[in-house]
Amino acid sequence: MRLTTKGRFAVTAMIDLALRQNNGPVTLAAISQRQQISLSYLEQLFGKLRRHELVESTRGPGGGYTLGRKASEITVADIIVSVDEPIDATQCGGKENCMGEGHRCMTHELWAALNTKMVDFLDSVSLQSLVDEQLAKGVVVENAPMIKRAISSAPVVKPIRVNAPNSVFALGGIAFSK
Amino acid sequence: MRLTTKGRFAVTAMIDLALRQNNGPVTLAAISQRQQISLSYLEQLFGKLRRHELVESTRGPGGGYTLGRKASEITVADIIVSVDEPIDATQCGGKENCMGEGHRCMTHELWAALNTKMVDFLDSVSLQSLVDEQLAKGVVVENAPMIKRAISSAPVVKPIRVNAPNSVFALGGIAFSK
DNA sequence: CTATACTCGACGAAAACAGTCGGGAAAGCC
DNA sequence: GGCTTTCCCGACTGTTTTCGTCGAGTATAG
Repeated sequence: MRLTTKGRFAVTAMIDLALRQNNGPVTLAAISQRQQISLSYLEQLFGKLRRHELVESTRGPGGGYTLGRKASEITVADIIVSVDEPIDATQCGGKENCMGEGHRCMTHELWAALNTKMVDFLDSVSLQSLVDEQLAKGVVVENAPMIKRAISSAPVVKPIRVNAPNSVFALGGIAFSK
Repeated sequence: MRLTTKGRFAVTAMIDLALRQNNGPVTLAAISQRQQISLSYLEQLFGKLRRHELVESTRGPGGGYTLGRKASEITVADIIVSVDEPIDATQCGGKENCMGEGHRCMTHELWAALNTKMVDFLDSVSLQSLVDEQLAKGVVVENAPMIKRAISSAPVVKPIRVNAPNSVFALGGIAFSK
């Protein structure tokens, strides 16, 4: 289990998707614009997510991606292992007795244990919980067709434009300073 | 917060150190042999750990490293951020309003939140707890008190081939099958 | 038929990672 | 003082990963 910006992108994109998929399939182009991730890179990531059945795709006009199962049944760990692939955490690569005498290296047991803890933790965080967190923070999803406004007594929706139509940022050229 | 083999090496080395430091300072050479991590690489890592005051160094014969504070007061997060350095997790690089309208990008808040969870978790795991775990698993710390030269009866020193051209798993280095 | 959107593979620059090397510098011991 | 041990540090190198581009292709709706 490795944790890099790659996994971050994937988690971010998945949240964006989860936030909006009840409007129907969400296109990568839309996610790309909202989250400032290059389209091609998203394609790579979603290819892996799809092969791990975390998302489903619909082709053609009006198509896009939807979650492969309920957001509450997708964990952060699912997403990260999908895009970061295999990773044999233990350095001795193979199995047992990586140091001569029948006792395997301490590192083996050790990192396996820590790794397990990490995975357990990330596995305890569901996509749904992250979505809820975002909603609680006031992120507004534009043009939700159905209800969702159960809490109309809540403070009036701040007109945050999540996606300014023709906003200024250059689409092609955005390179992150690192 | 990034999680790679680099951090793993650091954590592993710190546990080795914590396990044995009551015999006096522990040399990198010893850690290198026990944990199969290259000496030069350890030097790099411990340079960082020292600058973050997680360890203290003693030069000269009989010298080595000791913990900068009690193992129970060092967390895995401490170690990892020490060696993995800066990492601005948010892709917008700078501060606020990375998207025009005064509201910062969702990614910013989002990953910051997830990141916080991660750090909180890793911060809840103390070096001491990992040490205890190792001891509980029966890891034997050979008590070689002072004498260093007189260990002619010591287990055979394996000829570590740092650079084995053909082997899949180089011993001195770390080779991942991927 | 055409526009939309996913699918796939190859390619490539830049960074990070993993490790090496060689020269120093402090500290203890003879 | 000289010698050894050990940390200290910067520069260097090769591989992998990250991030992204490009182009061709397939399925689908209208």
